[in-house]
Amino acid sequence: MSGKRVLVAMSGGVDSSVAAALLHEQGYEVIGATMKLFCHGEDLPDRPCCSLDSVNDARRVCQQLGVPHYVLNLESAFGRDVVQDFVDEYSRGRTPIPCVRCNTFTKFRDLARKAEALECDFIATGHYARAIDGDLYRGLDHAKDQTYFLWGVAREVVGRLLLPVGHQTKAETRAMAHRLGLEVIAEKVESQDICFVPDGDHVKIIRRELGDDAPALQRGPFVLEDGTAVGEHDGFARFTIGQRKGVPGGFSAPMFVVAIEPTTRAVVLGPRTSLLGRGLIAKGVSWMCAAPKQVGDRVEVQHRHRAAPVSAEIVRVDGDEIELALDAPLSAITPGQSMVLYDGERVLGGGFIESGRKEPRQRSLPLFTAGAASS
RNA sequence: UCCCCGAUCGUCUAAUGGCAGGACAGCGGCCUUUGGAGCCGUGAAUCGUGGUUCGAAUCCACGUCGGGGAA
Repeated sequence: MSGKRVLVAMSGGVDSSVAAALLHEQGYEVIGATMKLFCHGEDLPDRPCCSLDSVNDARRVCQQLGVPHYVLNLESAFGRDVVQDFVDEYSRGRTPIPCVRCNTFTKFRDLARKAEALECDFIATGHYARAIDGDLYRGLDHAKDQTYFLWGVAREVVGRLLLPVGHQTKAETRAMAHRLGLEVIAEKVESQDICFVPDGDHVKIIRRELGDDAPALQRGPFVLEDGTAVGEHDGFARFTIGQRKGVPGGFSAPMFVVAIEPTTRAVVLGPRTSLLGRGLIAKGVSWMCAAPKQVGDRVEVQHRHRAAPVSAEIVRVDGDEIELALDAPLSAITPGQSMVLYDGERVLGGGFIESGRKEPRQRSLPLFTAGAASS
């Protein structure tokens, strides 16, 4: 019996419910908290409002465990930190990653403050990741690993983080839900899509926030890399780098979005090979490891969810901006998305991709080059 | 007004008298706590009307539409 108090973020889903139940079973003093982050209002006539179902599911689990349950209203902060950024990024021709901002700001900053107010020793969630001795590691079940979305969590918070389900597989979590008597939520479907976009139509949110006449939603040209116009699109906010869906047909090979130019509203198309890059520049870099990495250090970088990491060398660090030279080319290095740095299983840190480069920049100019000597 | 060239899935195209095929887009599924990608599956066309022929996208006539040319 540890007697330590822990605030568990409970979404009403399987993972966080099992996390709460496990901690309760292990003797922690569990307090459940469900965050109210947004309100769909009349957008979702078939549901009450504001994911009440989730709140009720979480409350039911807490009742079953015999622990207190709070509902925290974080709508305004979430709207500012996540939703507003989401539409701003799209309007700049970039592709936002709201789940990272939600974790960084809402779940592990705002919620962490609530935990302090409630005099909790720990904060817990149902993420598939492992917090060990102040460092964050990939979830044991690599297929469900969620560290890609967690790089922005402050190291100070990682130190008092409990992630019970990160040490097991999803199948084990479901089995455990049954064993713990959480039948209601044991077989709930996986959450997917952006939580605050009800029907997967993110354009609807942009329209609601920016209006119908937002440039990102206006018609614009599809152009090839040489500038040839090949059609029109209904708004560059509908596209992201590497996207194939929605680009015009009629080419001998699949064509992908290789660039978005907000000033001309052009969506640039090119073949698969045009997506490859050997350099990556990121901003807003945050280090999770004890000692930030330096120029010349080697890391592994993951540039999108479920992509295999590639090894790279840090070639430049300017404040919170970093540049990497990649050992192997990455496809579709997309401004706005996350790049996460790893040392094997351990998360070193991450940042928001600013741009990619075709060729890597060298750390320093070599004193002699073979090319100069031979010509 | 005349002459020439052309017209095939949504798009680009293949089949020159013998089962209209492919690519891309679309749609469905799998995958996925962002957006995408990927994988599997699937619907979709011979400009019209006649004629020749055992058989027409293909040859012929007329028409329609598009491009070019002509006092």
